[in-house]
Amino acid sequence: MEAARHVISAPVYTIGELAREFEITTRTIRFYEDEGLLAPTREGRKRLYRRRDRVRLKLILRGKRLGFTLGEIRETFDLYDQAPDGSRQLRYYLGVLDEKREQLNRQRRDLEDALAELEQSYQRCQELLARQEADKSA
Amino acid sequence: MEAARHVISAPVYTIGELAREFEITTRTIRFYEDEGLLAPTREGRKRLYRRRDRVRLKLILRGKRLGFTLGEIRETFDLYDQAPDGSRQLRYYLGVLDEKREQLNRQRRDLEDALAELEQSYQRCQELLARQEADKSA
DNA sequence: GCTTTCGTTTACGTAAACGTAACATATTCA
DNA sequence: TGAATATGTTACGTTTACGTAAACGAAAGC
Repeated sequence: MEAARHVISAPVYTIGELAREFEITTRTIRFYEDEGLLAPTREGRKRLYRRRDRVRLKLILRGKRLGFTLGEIRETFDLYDQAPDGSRQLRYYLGVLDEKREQLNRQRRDLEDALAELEQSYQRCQELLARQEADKSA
Repeated sequence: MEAARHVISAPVYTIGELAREFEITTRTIRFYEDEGLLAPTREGRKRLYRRRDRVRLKLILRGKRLGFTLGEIRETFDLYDQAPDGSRQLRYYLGVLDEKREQLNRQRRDLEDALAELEQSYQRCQELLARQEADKSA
């Protein structure tokens, strides 16, 4: 019973299903496999993707939206896959996470600055428009 | 007097100064010019960069950190440079800004998700380390 | 006067992230 | 059963964002 929970990794996807769901090409998915980002099982020659693979694909795409390269994304995967054991490893791991957090925080600051500036020009734009409408009706 | 304010665009930078300040190569700066992202004035053959150019360079680098391509960055510059006049233009402009905001907001969500997950594994990691230290002293 | 230093142009090279083409199986639906 | 559809492999092409090298001019320090 205990074991069965892990054995049942029920939902399985074909490459085409994933491609449609995430609106990417099958070529792209295979490319990610070549790059070591995905490792689907095989049934004969066909690739079978399970929950874990789907999650990974999601993470890849999110990472890309955030501007990370596939190499950087793979590094984080490798990190997660290692499951560090020694306390030396753990400390190293914590350091890497710190750096990653720094990077993400900086990106957040950049993002908020950009959003603030966008709001400003949005407002200016609206005011201009309002003035034009007023002129028109006058 | 009024006019003088605009004439005085005092601080002027050489390409090397900007390169050092932003920790990029002069090659990169010239490349941005080729791509139509910068337009420094010339003194003979030498490029002279002023405040406006410096601001632009800053925006380029921020855009890159956020994962935008140079093409996307140029588009926003072009948008800002146009200074829309007709109300038709203004409406279009507002639409573009809306899309941009949507994109940035989505990116912010992605970013916050990533940060939250990072915090989680950071904590798990710390707990593991604490346990190891406890074992060691036992 | 000579050599760094900074700048210029032109040209070719490269890594990343796929797109596209070509061709071979395999299944499925009418 | 024939055509359409999905999948596979291999290979070459393309765009982006620069790096690198060659070859030169002008100014600055010794």
